[in-house]
Amino acid sequence: MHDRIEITRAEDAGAKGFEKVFAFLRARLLAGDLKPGDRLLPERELAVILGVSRPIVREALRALTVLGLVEIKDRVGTVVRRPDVSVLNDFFAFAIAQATDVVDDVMQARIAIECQAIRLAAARATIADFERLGAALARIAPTIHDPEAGARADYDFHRSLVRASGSETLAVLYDAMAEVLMTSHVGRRRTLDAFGEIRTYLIEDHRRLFQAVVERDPERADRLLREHFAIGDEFRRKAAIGEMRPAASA
Amino acid sequence: MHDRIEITRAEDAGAKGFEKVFAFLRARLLAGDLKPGDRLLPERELAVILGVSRPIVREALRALTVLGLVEIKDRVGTVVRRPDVSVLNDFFAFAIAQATDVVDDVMQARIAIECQAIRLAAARATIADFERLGAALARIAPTIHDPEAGARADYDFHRSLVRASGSETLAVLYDAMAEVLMTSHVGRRRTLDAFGEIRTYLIEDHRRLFQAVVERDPERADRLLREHFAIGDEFRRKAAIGEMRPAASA
DNA sequence: GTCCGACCGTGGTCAGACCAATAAGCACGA
DNA sequence: TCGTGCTTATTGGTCTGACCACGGTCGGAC
Repeated sequence: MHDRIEITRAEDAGAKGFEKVFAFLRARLLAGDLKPGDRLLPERELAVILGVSRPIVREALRALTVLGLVEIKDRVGTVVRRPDVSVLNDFFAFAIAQATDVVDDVMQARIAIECQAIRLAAARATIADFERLGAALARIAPTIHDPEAGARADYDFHRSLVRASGSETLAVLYDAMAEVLMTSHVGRRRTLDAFGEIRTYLIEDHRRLFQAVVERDPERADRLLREHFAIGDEFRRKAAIGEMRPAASA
Repeated sequence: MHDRIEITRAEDAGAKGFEKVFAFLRARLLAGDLKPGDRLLPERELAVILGVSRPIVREALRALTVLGLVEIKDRVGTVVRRPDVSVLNDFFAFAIAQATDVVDDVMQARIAIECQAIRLAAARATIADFERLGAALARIAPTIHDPEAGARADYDFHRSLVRASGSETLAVLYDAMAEVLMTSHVGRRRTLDAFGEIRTYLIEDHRRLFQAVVERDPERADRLLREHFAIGDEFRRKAAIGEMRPAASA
């Protein structure tokens, strides 16, 4: 059952056309009195009320749609939704398409977020968080020779850390980079699988991180995580310059 | 003089209407062969080529516009632009409009980003960075009784830290929260101005941070910055529960 | 009371028209 | 030949009106 939201007065912002409609709807959404699930007036009504043609209303609604703020349902109407983090995924995808050598830089953001998250997790994690982390940890060893599944397992472990932080903002930012991070995880797992020396690193390091969180030691957790990243970087460096020997056949 | 980009073949994605056009343009942008400044074909041509009506093309272009990916110039055409970080500001503004008590959580992201940034700054800052930081530092004392200007000065100092990190990604994320952070800075400066005990904190703490960066000590810089945030939180807590005395009249 | 058909409402899209404004091209005059 | 003025073409901005698809609701008939 939808609540129909009465939009009764056009705001006079000196704008007209698309800008007027977009600003009007944006203001309503920002005012916070439209809640997810609320349905806006039909396009034809909005057009009359705002004194514009229907295609202009549609342009504005489309714009809000790609921002993840509303959803246009065919033959139903336009429904307010929670801000959709996948918008940010697109943003980063586009930014990266236009840049060079950004992946390493995104790693800085990853480090920033995860190190803060693990501090918070050590302070705030719930039993459910520990269970999630434990389950993710258990998936690391069996996937040691499968870069795709292994990347998934790695990502899940780290994402569980962020979740255990209890910080929605950190989670949003982390999820915004999900695709980039997954690509990075796959690449790293491929590199590590090609060289056999580092299985203990992967399994033991993740276990140590888990332990630090469980033992509620934010400083140690942060430090171990930074070391975890630094060791990963070192392996990558060695692989790049040929200091590592390929694994004997598995 | 614009480069006209020939879009010669519609991708068959099984979609139609808006989705078809949006996906097509999105793919072209993601392919990375459209550069900022490039001009897309006129709307009428795109409509013919893609076999849709012009309002549908417009909807798709509008969508790309609000994502900051292109700019529709009246009577000129649609021009590719660099991804615009202000999109993210809107995202956070909307997210906050729909949530309660998010500002404190955004602070976690701020801490994450700045602490990583100051580590990188201590390692990477250039002379120009030091000059920017120094100039921002010099603006803190004279604005001590002016919450608006003071907030600006505070923000500038911290933004300079992020810039000195040399990490574009950290800068993007930080700028995404610029409006939220400015609001937070204003509020903090107002609170601190109402209570006079903390002028030394503001001026001296920022100076210490600057010093740690100049002396290229990432660990100390990180620690001092965390303490800086913790002290700010403590002042806020005391103000909230009435433990601080209002300042004698200035 | 149940089922079926018709109608209404809503978004999705199309076609065609008009407007505004700038830039480019052409013609004419000095 | 060059400069100026006028006209035309181009492009986005918007409007109007029409049609389509389809789901939901209501009313009527059995």
